[in-house]
Amino acid sequence: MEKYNPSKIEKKWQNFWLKKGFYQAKDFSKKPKFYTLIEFPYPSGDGLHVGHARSYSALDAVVRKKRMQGFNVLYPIGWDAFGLPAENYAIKTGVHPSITVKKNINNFRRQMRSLGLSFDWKREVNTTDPKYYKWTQWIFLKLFENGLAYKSKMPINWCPSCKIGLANEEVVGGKCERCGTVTEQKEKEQWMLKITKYADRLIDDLGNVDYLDRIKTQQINWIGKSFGTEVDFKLEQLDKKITVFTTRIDTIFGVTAVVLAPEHALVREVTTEEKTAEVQEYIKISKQKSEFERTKLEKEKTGVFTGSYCINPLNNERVQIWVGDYVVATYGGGAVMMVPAHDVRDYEFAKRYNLAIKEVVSGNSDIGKQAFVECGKLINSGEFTGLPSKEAINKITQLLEEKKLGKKTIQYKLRDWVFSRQHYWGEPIPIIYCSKCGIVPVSEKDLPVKLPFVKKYEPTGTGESPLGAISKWVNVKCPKCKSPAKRETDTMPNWAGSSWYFIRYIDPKNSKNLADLRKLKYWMPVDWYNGGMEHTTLHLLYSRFWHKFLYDIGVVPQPEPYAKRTSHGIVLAEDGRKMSKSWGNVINPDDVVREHGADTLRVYEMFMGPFDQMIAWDTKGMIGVRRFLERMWNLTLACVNNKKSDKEMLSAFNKLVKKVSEDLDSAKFNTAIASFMEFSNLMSANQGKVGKDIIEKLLILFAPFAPHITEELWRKIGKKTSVHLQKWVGYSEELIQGEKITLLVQINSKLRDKIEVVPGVGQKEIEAMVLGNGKIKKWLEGKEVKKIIFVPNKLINIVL
RNA sequence: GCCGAGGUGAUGAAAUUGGCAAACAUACAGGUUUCAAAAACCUGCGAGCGCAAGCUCUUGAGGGUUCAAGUCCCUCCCUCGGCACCA
Repeated sequence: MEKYNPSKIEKKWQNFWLKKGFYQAKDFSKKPKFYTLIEFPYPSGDGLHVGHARSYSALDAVVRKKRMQGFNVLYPIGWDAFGLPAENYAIKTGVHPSITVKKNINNFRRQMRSLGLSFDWKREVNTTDPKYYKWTQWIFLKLFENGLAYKSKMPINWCPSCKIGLANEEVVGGKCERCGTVTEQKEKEQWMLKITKYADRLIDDLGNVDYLDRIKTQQINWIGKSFGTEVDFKLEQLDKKITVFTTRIDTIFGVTAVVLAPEHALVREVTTEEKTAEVQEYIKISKQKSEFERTKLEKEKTGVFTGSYCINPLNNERVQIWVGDYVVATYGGGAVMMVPAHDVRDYEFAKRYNLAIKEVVSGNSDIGKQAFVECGKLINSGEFTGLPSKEAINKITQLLEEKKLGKKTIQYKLRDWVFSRQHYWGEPIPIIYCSKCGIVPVSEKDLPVKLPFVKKYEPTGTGESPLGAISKWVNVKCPKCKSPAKRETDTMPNWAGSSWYFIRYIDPKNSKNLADLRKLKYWMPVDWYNGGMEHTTLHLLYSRFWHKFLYDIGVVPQPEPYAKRTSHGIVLAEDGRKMSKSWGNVINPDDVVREHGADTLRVYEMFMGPFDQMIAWDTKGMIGVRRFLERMWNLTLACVNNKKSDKEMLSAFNKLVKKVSEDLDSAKFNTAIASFMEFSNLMSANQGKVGKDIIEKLLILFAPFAPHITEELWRKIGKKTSVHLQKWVGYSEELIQGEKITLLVQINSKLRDKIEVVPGVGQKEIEAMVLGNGKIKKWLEGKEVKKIIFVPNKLINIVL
């Protein structure tokens, strides 16, 4: 008998499938559509990671089954190819990023094909292709047109030694990733996108999609919506006020100070003359602290008294005004009312500076020792004394609103999206600065604004993007008045191209639109999107935001892009660490394919553990899968000449069909594979009892997981058309049940015996069988039967 | 600190959602085959007692609900992921 030899068969079938175009999705097909999306990779020089292979093959199994079930499947692939590694490589070697990227893409494509992934290669997209990023820029213009893109001074991470702005990912532990210098914050005018305008809808619409719960909660926490009250504290000396935000207005009688962030606009004005030097020194020091230090020093709350006072609007007490850098400048107006008795941070601050601690909510803790932060009954609170916190919050807010001293309000942790990067290898932001007309958008007909090809990619040293040095490209005429003007030299962040790529797959060649609306109506939304947990709060949120915006301007037909989102766990190296070249522990899928074949790699990656769980590679475990495939090969060829399968095997097989079908739909790939193994063990013990009927169906059932070996065997048993074009296998509940079931017999909930019965027997009959049974009798002797629990077709429990 | 996910054999893990704990796989041990090795195949494999039939114990710790708990409830410990002075 011929032996299983993956290297001999895999390439052959891959070429065959590609040539026949088996996996191309058809627009407007009458079949129901099923759009499955995996996160398109950044084509790094390291090639495909086994982690990519894991999620791609698992979803590949899902879509292969869907096709067999009669769905018109779209399973596309593309390249998220803008990014720093290519730019850094270009700085080092002078090789243009587009050349590096092209080379890497070719390698990725070869690797993916060698795994037999059933992507629709006709729909490939590449974010660095001007025909693609033309539309990324177009979306930016629309955002600008609709007031959702604006310029603002924002700090960037600055390496004083490299003289370059750094992305957050390039700052490791407060230091520049390349040279180790401590980074600084530098203010720079940057483009911002108003994602905060969509905060509510981004939360609310989570109710209409099927995402894993932890993905939903992570997004909700990230957006961080909280309900509270804004209160005005009038200044004692000036005719101005400080507005603070609080979620606990019920504690306002306990205010002993108001604390401003160092960046707060009123700091200068409220500082008295004799305090000016001290306050300015404090602000200077806190500015010098990098973001990193600020969070490291979390526990140390410092501040300085400004010398002036404001008035508590409820009890007209004089309240000291302080400056403290524990107050977040960008949240709630950058000012807080300090209630030491009922806030942990304020408590610490008050202790440090000997400020009064006034208890206004009674609770079970000792205010002398720590703050009481829960709700309770109000005390020492004038007319509100005695009210429970919740009620007091409403009443006090109402009063403030009547007196026009405050109002109910909502705050979010979510900030607007900093959209500028000072790098070369990204989409140019399509904006022109004219000294007369100001900010002028590039007109749509002039898109794309192409990246200029240059010889040098070094940063300019001024904090501007390398594009700033290319005067030929920078200097243009104003589209409005034709006078000399300059291009925006910042580029877009990596997240731009990936925020809408799933739309482009639907109509990748369209030169008039992002995508044709009719096609979008057919294909959207994505039915199943799988990706990494690390993208939950950035990519996933950004792309939902863009999609909602595109929906609002009528470009896409639905408000939510993804109907379902799951996530896969990272694949670690055998030593339990992350795979990394420097550790020397990287598993290269090419090596695995060469040695054991793509099917072994695919099946092993599905079998290794629960799909959503982080898991370490185990070469030994993979060899077990190789052995299993060989067993399947041998058993198929051994059994196919048997005429008929026996009933017991048919029942087991029907069970398998049910299990595999359900597990695929719920991403339980590991148990699906385990069931195949179990069945193969059963087959091997009952070789004479498995016939051609089962073998044929088994190959179809297994085809989504191991497409090559099943295709080869399918032909070997004499079939003329591909196994992947067969109809999915159904199962019958009746056959599953079989003729006999095992019923458990328990005495006092302890298993004492098992009996074989026909399905559906009643309690009386079982009781008769059991109570007379010799095995059981000895347990009953001298005891009284108190109760009998009977679960049909499952167990009988006799309680003594 | 807060939010989320977990804690089951030597190891990766199963457990129809309250009904046989440890499926499947790896590792290990013994055997068949072989001049030998590898491969393949067979047997065993949570712990304890026992010649055996069998019995008892066992899912991070402790308590509870139930005829029945890995699964539900309470208290606590530990690991991982996210957020982190957001008032």
